[in-house]
Amino acid sequence: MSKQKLEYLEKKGWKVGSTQEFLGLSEEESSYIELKLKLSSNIRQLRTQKNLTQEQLAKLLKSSQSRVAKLEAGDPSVSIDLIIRSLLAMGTSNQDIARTILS
Amino acid sequence: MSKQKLEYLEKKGWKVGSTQEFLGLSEEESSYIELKLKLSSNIRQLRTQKNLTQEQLAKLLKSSQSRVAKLEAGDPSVSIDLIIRSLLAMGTSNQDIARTILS
DNA sequence: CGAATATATGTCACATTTGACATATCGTCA
DNA sequence: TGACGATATGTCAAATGTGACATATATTCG
Repeated sequence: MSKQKLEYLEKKGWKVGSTQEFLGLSEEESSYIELKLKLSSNIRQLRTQKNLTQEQLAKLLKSSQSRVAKLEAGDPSVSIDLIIRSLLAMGTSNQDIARTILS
Repeated sequence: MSKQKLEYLEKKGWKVGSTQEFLGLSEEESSYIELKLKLSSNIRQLRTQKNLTQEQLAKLLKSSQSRVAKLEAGDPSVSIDLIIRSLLAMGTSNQDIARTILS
């Protein structure tokens, strides 16, 4: 089972806890994915709250609509770095980020 | 003033608050650097707590001593991704990571 | 002091991430 | 239904991150 496949499954709503053993994920890997998904879904939440389209947000981030879509999906091709930079660009504080991770 | 220079200064103990205006940092940039430095110094803290050398930690992370040194220094060439993966590999939980960000 | 061990710094080939583009799919409204 | 705006997916060249190595500098201890 590839990492991409597994991140795909996660994205589709599988609970980490329930798939972890099945997929043979290490504690470390599942924590990493969990973190990424929490942060990326926070991006979508903020964007919709602000009534922005992905296109508009992309402009703000000096990126592209397609990358924003991947950002929000927690796509394997996006780094936590980019997710965090994007959150900060949207006015999120470090405290807010910590809260998201705790959520 | 380059980003590298500024991250260098930060590392050497400059307070973000005091240099921000001087260096012309945006809120976003300084938050990002602050986050990175908090997390990376946490790596050193954990490593020394466990009485590991950088060499030993490098082996655990399947990396090299020099990269561990850069990790701990918050070097501009290391990503938050790598820092977080390293923390997780050392047994840190997402909760612990959130706490570090809040600290 | 000098040897040994640990950490820092510089460099580079290779790997991964990125913005951009094309195109497909979805959702809504007439 | 079909047209339109929004979002998703696939691809790729360029940008950035990575492990590894060499080597410099600290630190510890006799």
